Amino acid sequence: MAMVETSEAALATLLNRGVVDAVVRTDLERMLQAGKPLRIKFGVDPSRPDLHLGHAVGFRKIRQFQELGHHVIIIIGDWTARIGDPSGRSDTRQMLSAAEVHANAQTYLDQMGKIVDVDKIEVAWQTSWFEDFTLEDVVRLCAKYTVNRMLDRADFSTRYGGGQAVSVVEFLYPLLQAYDSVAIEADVELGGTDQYFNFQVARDIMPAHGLQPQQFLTWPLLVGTDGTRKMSKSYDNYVAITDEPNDMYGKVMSLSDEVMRDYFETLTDIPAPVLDEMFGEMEAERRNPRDVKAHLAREIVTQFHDEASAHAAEAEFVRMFRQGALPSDIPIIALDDALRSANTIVDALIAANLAKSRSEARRLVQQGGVRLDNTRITDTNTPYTAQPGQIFQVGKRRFGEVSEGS
RNA sequence: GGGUCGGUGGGCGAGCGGUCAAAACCACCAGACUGUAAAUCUGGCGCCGUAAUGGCUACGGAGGUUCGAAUCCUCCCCGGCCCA
Repeated sequence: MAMVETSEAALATLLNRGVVDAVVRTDLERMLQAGKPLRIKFGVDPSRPDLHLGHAVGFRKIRQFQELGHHVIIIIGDWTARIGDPSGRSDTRQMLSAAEVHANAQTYLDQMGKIVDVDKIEVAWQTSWFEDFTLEDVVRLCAKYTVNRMLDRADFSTRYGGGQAVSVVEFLYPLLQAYDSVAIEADVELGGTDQYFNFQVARDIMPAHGLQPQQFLTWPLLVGTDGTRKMSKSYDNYVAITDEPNDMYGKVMSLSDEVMRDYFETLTDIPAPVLDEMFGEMEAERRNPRDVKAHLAREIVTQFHDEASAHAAEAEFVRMFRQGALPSDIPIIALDDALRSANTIVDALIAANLAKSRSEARRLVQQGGVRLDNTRITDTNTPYTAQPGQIFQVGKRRFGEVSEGS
């Protein structure tokens, strides 16, 4: 049996840093101190495999459990993914084919592998216990829970009270998810704070199956780069786990200052006292917030890539945005027939794919956003002759160098 | 099945016969500034095009009324709510 770490310091970090709730805290503590590997459950939704830093917050917590020697079991929600979204959004989900779910799950694990040791993880497919579920099983499961309890969930009660539809299926979802805990005999479940209710349902149901109720731990939902809404692909305020170093660095730099601290706490291992000092200096205006953010950006890029890439990304960022210099790596614009036949700057922007329509190209030029060989062009009728080596700049971030190559 | 309210630009949502390519807000793009791709400020944000108060296509779909429709009428499709 593997060794399990039980030191006070390690447990304190585990239970406090980047944690919203630990339920039931004292029980969980006792179990962690007992020195036996616990069965840690983490459910994965395989319908959306595009992961961002918000997910990474959870992965880091999962890794902490791994490092202490606990056994992590990932449940691929391949079955519940099909019965619809529980959170009341009306758009019904598309049914995914088994192959799609499989592919998504693999992508998910690959990305997760940047943080968690996936080799040590047990992967459990929900279908393996739900495919043989009978109507009788479903009814029995439902019998263990009450509508009253379901309505405890804020989302349900507000909608119900406000005369809005609450589908019966939505009641089923937490029950099925709770049953997962029964199926794998979870000791502890981990997830975002939005999962609180579902985890609680599992606690309620487990004793009826002869199990101890699971404990659980929730982490905060990371705020996105806009500084207000939670990080999500649909708000386009996310930093993807798979983003390239330069992109990742830049996106972190575009964070609102107010959320920096949250990022440090949930996405880095920098000890709290060090953070306190850093932010103290910043508030006393002895330290530039920009540099604090740069530190954060370096930390994050290092985690998902490596230290060298982080430094390179930083150097690049300084060049481009602080010094206004050209990037070191400029995309190539093919010197093709379309570009050759361009007679004005507007034609050229279209041919070079730097503008979607002539109207847009015009706008960019008129607003002073276009430079050719570092000379600003403001007249839309400026004649243009294609030549290799020309450098286009559109806005602050889009560049292109004309080249004979394919 | 009956009733009722609605379907408008990337989002939300105003407009309810001409002055509407369509308010406001958000998102997005550009410029200025800066401590950064932050904040703030300015401009832009259907397409084609200009010296332009120019042209074209658009307000769920198809027809119609009108000199003129996102706005009125008919039918159809889709959604919310209420009653059965």
